[in-house]
Amino acid sequence: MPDETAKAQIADTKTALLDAAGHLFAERGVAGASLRAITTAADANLASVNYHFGSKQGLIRAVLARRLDPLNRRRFQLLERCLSSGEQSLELQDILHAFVEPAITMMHSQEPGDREFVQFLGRALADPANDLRSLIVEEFKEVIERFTQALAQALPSIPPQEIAWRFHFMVGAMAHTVAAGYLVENRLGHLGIKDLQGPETVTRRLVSFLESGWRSPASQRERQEMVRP
Amino acid sequence: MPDETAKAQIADTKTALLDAAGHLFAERGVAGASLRAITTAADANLASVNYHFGSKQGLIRAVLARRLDPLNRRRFQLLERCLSSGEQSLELQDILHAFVEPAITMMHSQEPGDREFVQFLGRALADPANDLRSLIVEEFKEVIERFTQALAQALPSIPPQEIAWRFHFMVGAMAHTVAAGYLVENRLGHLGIKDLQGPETVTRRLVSFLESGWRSPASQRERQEMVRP
DNA sequence: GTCTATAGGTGGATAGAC
DNA sequence: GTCTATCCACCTATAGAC
Repeated sequence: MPDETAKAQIADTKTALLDAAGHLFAERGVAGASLRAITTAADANLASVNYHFGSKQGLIRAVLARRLDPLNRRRFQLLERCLSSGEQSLELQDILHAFVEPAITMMHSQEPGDREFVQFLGRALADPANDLRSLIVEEFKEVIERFTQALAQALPSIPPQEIAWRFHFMVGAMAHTVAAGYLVENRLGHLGIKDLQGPETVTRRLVSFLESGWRSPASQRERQEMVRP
Repeated sequence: MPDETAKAQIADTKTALLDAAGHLFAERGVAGASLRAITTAADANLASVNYHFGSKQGLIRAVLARRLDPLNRRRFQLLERCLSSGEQSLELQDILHAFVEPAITMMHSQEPGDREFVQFLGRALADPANDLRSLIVEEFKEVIERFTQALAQALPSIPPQEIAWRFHFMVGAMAHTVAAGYLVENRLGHLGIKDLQGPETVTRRLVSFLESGWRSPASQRERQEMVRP
C-alpha cells in the first residue's frame, strides 16, 4: 500500500519537525531557533516547515498545542474529580494539586520532549513576543476561569481581587519551577544534599507552600468591602 | 567651557541609548530589539552603540547594571536594618519585605524607565540566551546567599533543601509579578473591581502570601533527617 | 565623537523542477 | 511531498571621512 507509506512519511516528517522545534525552542527560544537549524536537526528540507505548517508561526502554534492541550485536559480531569468527590467540602489542597501536578510530572517525565516542553512553556509566559504570549493566554483562559472559580468557592473569605493576585503569584511560582527547577536540583547536588527527587516530592513541596499562602488571611478592610454592594 | 558641553554631549548620548535600549528590551526582548531600532529611538547614530559600549552585549550589560545594582543595594540595606534591629528575634516578614519591596516599588515607579526595567528583569530570568542568564545569575549570587542565610536563621525548623525550593518559588512569584503584574491590574479593571492600587498594597499582598508559604511546616521525615549527622 | 557607507552574515519565505 | 536555488529584508560590526 503506497498510500500507507506515504502517510507514514508525512507523519514522520511532521513529527520530526515538531520534535526538533520543541527541542530548539526550549534551548534557544523561539527567536533564537531558526528554520534552518530546525530543519537540519529534523533531517528535513528547509521548505518543509512552510509546506506542513504554513509558516514559522504555524509551527510554533503546533508545538504548543501538541503538549499543552493534553496537559490542560489532565488539569480539568483532576479538578472535576475533586469537585465531584466531596460534594460538600471543596478541598483546597486538591484544587492546587490539580493545577500543579500535571506540569511538575511532565517536568520529570522520562520522555525528553516533555521536559523540554514545560521548560519552554514556563519561559514563554514571560516572552515579550506578542504573538506567542497571546497564544498562551488564549490557551489558558479556560484554565484561569475554572480554577479561579473553584478557589473562590473553597476560600469564601478571600475577596476577588486577592484571589486574582494570589493566582498570579501561584502561576509565577509554578512557571519558574518548571522553567528553571533544574537549577535548584543542581545546586542541591553541588551542596552534597541528597534531595528526595521525583515529581511527587517537588509537587508536595510546591502544593504545601501554595496552600499555606492561599490560607493567609485577607486584610480586614477588604473583607469588609466584600459584603457591601 | 567646551570641555563641559562635550562631556554633557557624551552623557546625553549614552543616557539616551540606555533609555531607548531599556525601553525596547522590555518591549521586544533582547533579541528582538535591533541596534538600528535602538539608535533610531535614541536619535543617535548606528555606530554610537559600538563606540560607547563596545558591542550590543556591552549595552545589555550596562542596561542591566544601571538599575539592578541600586535595586540590590536597597535589598541589602533593608536586610541589614532588620538584622540589626531586633537582635534576638529575626522577623520573617521583614526579611521577605526586604527582598520583595524594592522590586515592587520599582514596578510602580513614576519614572517609566524603572517600570520597564523590572519587567525586562523578570523576563530575563527565564530568557534562554545563556549570556544574559549568566549575567543575571552573577548579579544575584550574593542576594541568594545572604537572603537564604537569613531565612534559614529565621526558620530553624526548615531543612536546607526545603529552603532552597521555597526560595525558588518565591523568586518565581516575584519575577512573574513584576514582569506581568499589569495583566492582573488590567483584568481587575475590566471586571469593574476598584483595587487598592499602589506598591504598598501589592507588596503587602505578596509578602503576606509568601510569609504563610514559608511558615508551612516541613514534612516530619525531613525534619528528622536534619538533626542526624 | 559623529556619521555615512558598506562589509559579511543570517533570517523567513517562495518558485519551480522533480 | 521533497528539494534546490534564490529573493530580499534585516542584522551586527567596522572602516574611514568629517
